[in-house]
Amino acid sequence: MPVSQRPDHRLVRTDDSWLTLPNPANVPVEICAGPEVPIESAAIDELLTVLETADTLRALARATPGLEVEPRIDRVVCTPDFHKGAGIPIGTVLRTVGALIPQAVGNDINCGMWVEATDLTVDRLRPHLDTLERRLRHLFFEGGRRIGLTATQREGLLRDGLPGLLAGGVPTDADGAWRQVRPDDTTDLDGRLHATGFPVGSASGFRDWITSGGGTSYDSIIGSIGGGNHFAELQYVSAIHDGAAAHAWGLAPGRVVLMVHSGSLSLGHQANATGQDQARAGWPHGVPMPNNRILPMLLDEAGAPRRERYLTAFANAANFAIGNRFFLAMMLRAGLADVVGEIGSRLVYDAPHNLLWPDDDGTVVHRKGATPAGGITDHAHRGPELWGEPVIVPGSMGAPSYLLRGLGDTRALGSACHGAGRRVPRGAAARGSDAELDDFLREFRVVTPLDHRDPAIAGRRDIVDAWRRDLKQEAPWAYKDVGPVVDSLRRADVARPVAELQPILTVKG
DNA sequence: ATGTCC
Repeated sequence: MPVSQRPDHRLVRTDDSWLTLPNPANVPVEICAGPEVPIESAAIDELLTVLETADTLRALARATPGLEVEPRIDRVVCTPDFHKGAGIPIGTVLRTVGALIPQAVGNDINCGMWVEATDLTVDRLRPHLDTLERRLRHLFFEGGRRIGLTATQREGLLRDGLPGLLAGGVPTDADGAWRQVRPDDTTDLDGRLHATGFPVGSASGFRDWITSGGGTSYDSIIGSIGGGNHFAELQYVSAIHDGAAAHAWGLAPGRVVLMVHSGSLSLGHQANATGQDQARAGWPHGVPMPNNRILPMLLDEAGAPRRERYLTAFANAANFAIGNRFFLAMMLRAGLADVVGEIGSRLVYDAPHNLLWPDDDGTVVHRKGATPAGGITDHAHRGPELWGEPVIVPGSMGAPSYLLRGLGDTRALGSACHGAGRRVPRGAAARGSDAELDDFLREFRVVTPLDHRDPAIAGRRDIVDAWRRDLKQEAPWAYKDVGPVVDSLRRADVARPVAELQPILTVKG
């Protein structure tokens, strides 16, 4: 069993909601998790490795004269879905002073959750699910996928997000499916990355993204979901825990909700690679590269041009992700409209969970697999945030998702979890039982690019086996129970549950 | 997380 149910002996429980991790670097590290949430030992190992970056920052500072502030890792918070990732655990919030760490955002820059509340009821939709399934397979995988962008649309999107894209005209494909775009769809959404707030580096720059190597260039198309745990899903409101907030967000029992989990596809990876290349190129002579291979960048004057290169690529990838999530939600909406007629819908929130949040006080909050959970006073000028920042916690495939309202808890660095958290590593999950997967697929609608019931496909054992391996990695049993995870947030006063959402149909990339 | 095609 890869997950220990016993508390890791290196962790010290402070109360019912929090653990601390004493460490040689003396960085304050706290983990928000109730006693019933399993904590992966490998994730603690990884976190201790990350803390060696505190030494890296000291070595960089010694080699860089004239710094105004002492660069350091100020504080680390882990969310209840915390688990081992690539270099830095997923579910890590890391606040720095005088430095930024590209890897603490992760590869999939501005991966996030889109939630939209419709005025359609699940009862009205149920009789049409077979038709809808066929329609969505067409929209996502046969027709609408890979909607080409003109050079103007592409540059507009990368520079300025959704408004930039639409300024270049609405993208169309042979289906003409994107008739669904309406200007008022974006009313509650900035649709672009906020100015980064760094002295240099802006959200409106544009990197030359021309990709080489013959692979698909995702900067010139829109409408792909991506792989792994990414999805586009139809759900319905199955329970309300906070009537006033739910009402304000347009959620009522039985209402259909659109949820999208997607990121910046290959763009984020390229931007992160740019960050690491720039950090390496600007590395001071005489400072050894760290063993943990985490390369921070100091926020000094001399590093400005290199930082700007990273932040421009970062902003382009982030803007792409927002525009792509908008399109994926629109494709769901278009499918619904095709089977039940026009429906009304309203954005609840677009919540990023892999991003940088610089502050005026010189600190930079890095979230990797953690979502902001600001309180009412933080953003009271915006509609949904009058009730606290919406926190979207997707369940694993087939499991319910939660909507919560953030309380702006400072101990948690205003952060909540972005899912239930993986329990079984990908490799082990892929080796799981076929029968269990088949049982699951019989009772749950999953739309994938491959229709395994198609007789032409069903005979191809190699193809179907590969498809099964991918799906098993995202099966419910590969993830922690979302209930105790969400309950940890509630008990810690990080966020309060507003509504529960039950899946109806999931589209997987 | 990323990619891919039957």
